[in-house]
Amino acid sequence: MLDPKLLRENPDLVRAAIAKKHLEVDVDAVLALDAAWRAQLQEVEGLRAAQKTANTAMAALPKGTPEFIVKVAEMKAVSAQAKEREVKLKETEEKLQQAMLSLPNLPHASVPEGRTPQENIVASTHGDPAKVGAHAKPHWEIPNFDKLFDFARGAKVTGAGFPFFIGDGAKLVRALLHFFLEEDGKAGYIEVSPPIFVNAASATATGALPDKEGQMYETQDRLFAVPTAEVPLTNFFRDEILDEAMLPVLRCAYTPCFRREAGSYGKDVRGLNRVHQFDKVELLKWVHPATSYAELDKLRDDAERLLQKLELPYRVLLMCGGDMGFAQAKKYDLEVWGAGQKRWLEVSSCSNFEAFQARRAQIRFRSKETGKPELVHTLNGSGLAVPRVLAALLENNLQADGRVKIPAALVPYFGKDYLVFA
RNA sequence: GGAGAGGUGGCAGAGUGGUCGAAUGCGCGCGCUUGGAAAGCGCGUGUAGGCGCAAGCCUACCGGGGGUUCGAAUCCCCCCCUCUCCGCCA
Repeated sequence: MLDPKLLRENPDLVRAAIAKKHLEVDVDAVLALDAAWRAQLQEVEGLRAAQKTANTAMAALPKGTPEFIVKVAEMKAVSAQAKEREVKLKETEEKLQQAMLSLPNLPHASVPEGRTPQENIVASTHGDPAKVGAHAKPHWEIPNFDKLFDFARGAKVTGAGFPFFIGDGAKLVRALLHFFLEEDGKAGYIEVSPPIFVNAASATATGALPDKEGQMYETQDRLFAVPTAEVPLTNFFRDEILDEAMLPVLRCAYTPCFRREAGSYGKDVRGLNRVHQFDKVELLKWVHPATSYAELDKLRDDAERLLQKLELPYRVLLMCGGDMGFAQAKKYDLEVWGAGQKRWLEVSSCSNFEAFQARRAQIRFRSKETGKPELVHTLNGSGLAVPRVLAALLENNLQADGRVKIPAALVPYFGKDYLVFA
């Protein structure tokens, strides 16, 4: 959510932001609602002030005196009016709240103009796609692929997109997660194992609700299976005021992630490219506003280092205004090269939300300078998501004999040099 | 899941339906005192919103939501959470 004062005082900034993100939002309608809300608020507060004054006077009066009885009658009318106006005020307030939630975060000045994924800027490329995967195939075409990654039985037991990981397949998932968590720990992130269901309030605070309601799995008591650890992690400090000295707070969490992905289809859903349940380690930062862009660069570097250590070619995209998402102020995507599919696969998305999430979740710190609470900036990124990293490893490192070479950094976690499809 | 007890400011803890945004204590900040410190004394110490150039004024908030009432921290209803006991359980 945006600062209501910013909207009031600088609506053109908001209009420019909406244009840069290529969204359609009627800013004037929001402004009109805000004006109406303020007028109604003043009216209600005036009535309440009158009530309070009268109540104080009545408290000093002996009950039952004619004077008292007259006052009661008089205040009955005021009370009725106040209640009626209050109902209207609440209605307006709710509409205003909804309208405010429809306003996207302001993209940072360094975010490139553009509407489509093609207009994202390739900020850097690491490793040479041409030099890997001499024997590459799309991972789902690797002989005996289904011995380690059993989609058919997963579909039988649960449904499409819920594969079984077996033998070296399961072991490689576990090795990757362990590797990610250890490396993230070395980079300063405290490991957290959060609940993997969240309530509606938490889902709302990060923006998963209401916009993505249909994309989450929901239980009978309105808990949501987390689509990412970002949700429970960000909510950890919801409605809290932190010590400035605590900042920055760095945390990482492994969770399975659940996404319904209703309506998705086509080639990008083949194999491990898109599944309904997958494992991911998420990186989270709560930082002082003055440092958030430096922290974003570091966060991205932390995620990149994992790919470097796995010796996977990847590129970094700086997302353009139209492709970066509603809540982000700036976002980088990390894409790993899948030599078999001959395409880039997104494995991490590193974003600075500035105060957008923090305002919605009311996460603040007490400023040493002013002594007053201020909103923190929140950032997050994957570090990393398993299935596509796995896909790239399988494709890029496939040997002529059908085995998959395990990168040196992962060998201590995997326990051997090659994965075997048997 | 069943029975009971409880949720009040940073913490502890009071609060006959009417100057209660809330006593008191602790903590914290500033000042006095001191060679310095402690003790002591004095003053101050929540959050959010609206109005105002500002000083400031106003409103809301006692787990959450509704209700009764001229007036609710206080009475009624629903929900959530914590604790104790019982049941069930990896």
